[in-house]
Amino acid sequence: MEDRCTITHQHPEAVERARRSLPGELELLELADRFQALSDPSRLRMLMALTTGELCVCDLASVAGLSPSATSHHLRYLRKARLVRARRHGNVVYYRLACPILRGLLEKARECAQNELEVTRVGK
Amino acid sequence: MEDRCTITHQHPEAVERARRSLPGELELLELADRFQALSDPSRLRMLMALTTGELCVCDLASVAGLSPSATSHHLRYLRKARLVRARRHGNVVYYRLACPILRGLLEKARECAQNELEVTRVGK
DNA sequence: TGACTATATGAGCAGTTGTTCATATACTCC
DNA sequence: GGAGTATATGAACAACTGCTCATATAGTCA
Repeated sequence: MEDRCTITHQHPEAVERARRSLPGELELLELADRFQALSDPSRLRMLMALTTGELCVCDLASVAGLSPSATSHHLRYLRKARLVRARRHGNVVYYRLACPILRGLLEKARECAQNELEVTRVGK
Repeated sequence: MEDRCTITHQHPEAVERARRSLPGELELLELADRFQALSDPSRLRMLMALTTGELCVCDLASVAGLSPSATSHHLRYLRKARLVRARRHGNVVYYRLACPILRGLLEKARECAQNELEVTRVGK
């Protein structure tokens, strides 16, 4: 049994249109990385907490319900994905969202999810 | 060495404010699931392709550069995350975005990523 | 019906993720 | 300097991801 479509392009013009709409490889990987950073409940909690303003690692650990170590690992992840920035003040490191658009993005995602949750509650 | 902040609340009022801003557990998990679905380059390609309109599995496989089997697995994933819906017409199954807000979300994410890519390119 | 096509699904496997524990670093205060 | 605190990092491990291969399902057409 051939595991390949015999007709590679079922709808060639639609495929071509779709292909043109895709971003470049670099932007795509950047996007996937960012979404991956957003895909863990603990990291999501931390980011949403940061939409209310700057917080130190200790605060974030408390909000997310994690150990300082786990929190720090997550923060490194978020730093690498360039979603947060750090600022050291003496002993304490404060984190903030790297980009103001992020707040809007999270807001939009919540809107979308709430919408979907409601639709399924009503019954498709 | 204690792996716990001795002062659990470095900034109690900020922690309290942050905590109040968090969504409920259910919404949070729904959000994380959705972001996870968006966190794979292949799935991202598929979803962005779908912003241009309905496509069948064959088309999506072609756009994403995947085997039909892998494509189908990804689509199941996306269906479970309620990001796409399917419609069968004869032998062929057509997929579309489940929610129009999704298109805006993807647009916003691209905007955010492009912005960041540019900032880092300029230097800062 | 039977041959064929498009799609879906389960098992299995290599690679990745999120956590904990132990330890390192950076800073403050004495 | 040395003790103490906040944060960071590396190793290790169980759980999960995304792929392929084999097979199942659902439809078409003769």
